[in-house]
Amino acid sequence: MATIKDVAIMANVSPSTVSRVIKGNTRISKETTQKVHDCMRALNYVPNQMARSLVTKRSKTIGIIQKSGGDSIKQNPFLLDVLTGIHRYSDNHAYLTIVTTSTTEQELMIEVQRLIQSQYIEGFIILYSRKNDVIEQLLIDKQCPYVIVGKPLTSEKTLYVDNDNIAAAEDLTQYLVNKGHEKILLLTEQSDYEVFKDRIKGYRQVMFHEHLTPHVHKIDLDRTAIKLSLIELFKMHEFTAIITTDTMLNMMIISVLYELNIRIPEDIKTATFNDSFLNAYASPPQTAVDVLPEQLGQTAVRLLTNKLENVNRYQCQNIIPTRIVQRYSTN
DNA sequence: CATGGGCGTCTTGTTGGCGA
DNA sequence: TCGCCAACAAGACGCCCATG
Repeated sequence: MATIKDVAIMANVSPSTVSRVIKGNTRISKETTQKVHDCMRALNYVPNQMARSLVTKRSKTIGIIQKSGGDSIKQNPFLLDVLTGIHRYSDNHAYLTIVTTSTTEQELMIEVQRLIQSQYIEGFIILYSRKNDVIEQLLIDKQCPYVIVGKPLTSEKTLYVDNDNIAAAEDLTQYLVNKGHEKILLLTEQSDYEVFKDRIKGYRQVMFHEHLTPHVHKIDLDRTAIKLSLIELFKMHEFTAIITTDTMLNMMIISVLYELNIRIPEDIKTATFNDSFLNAYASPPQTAVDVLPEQLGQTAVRLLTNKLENVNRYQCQNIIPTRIVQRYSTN
């Protein structure tokens, strides 16, 4: 890897001159500036961020904390789309990102502690929200700047970006009710994340408002468990539609329904949240609520970098709109 | 001989001050 | 006006010397 010294030697100037050219200092002549730029290109020179941070006291590095868990969480397209938004904004503003990869809660805690101790991470983005989260408390205790992608719970000052998940769930439930469905089942995963609580709340509100009986069932992300649960649920009720609170769960549900010879949309309608390519290419294509994950990611970085740089460059919209993408599964 | 403390050097990039 | 020197940042590492 070429250093500023290598560029200086090649350009026949001192390292400080190269540094000033990089910083766009006007006191360097046009000829020298051009020469230095040519040499940087020829050597594929990229400034060493570690060395730069020694002087500037800034690493321009953001830590992304995702939920602990296995592949079904890490490979969730919603998460990948949020990360795409984060990386897109970070790249454009010369920020680097580090994403946690821990599988268990305990590992995640240790991983985040290490990131804080390294003193190299300027701020964090937490890609979930839930009550009494130890990771968020750790960031508060260590006075690390952070942004939540989800509902703020700890203080009014918490920086966050979120969808109105209650309203989104109301919209989706109402959409099915308007299509004549009265027996709608809501399936959600076993967890205490705020996003799912809000989606259940929105569903319940519409069901109560329409004088219909809500059916909320929490389910493990395990094929056998899902199959047994569905068999039991279908014995007791004749559901005509199922809403799932996340696409990954929905994928498992439609696969199990296929195995049980229950046809979509002929026998039952299905709809879910967090639209992605998976819903478009599912068999049959799934109706889903698009929560604009890339916009969530971009806004999260924007909020964080604005805080880190003590600027109020842009007016940030904290609530990202949602829309229902209608597909064959609810025809 | 093993251990530990203290000091110097090195890493890379930035910047104030100064000479040409 | 231009470009260089030297100091500086935080931490790793090596070397030397004193102590037990």
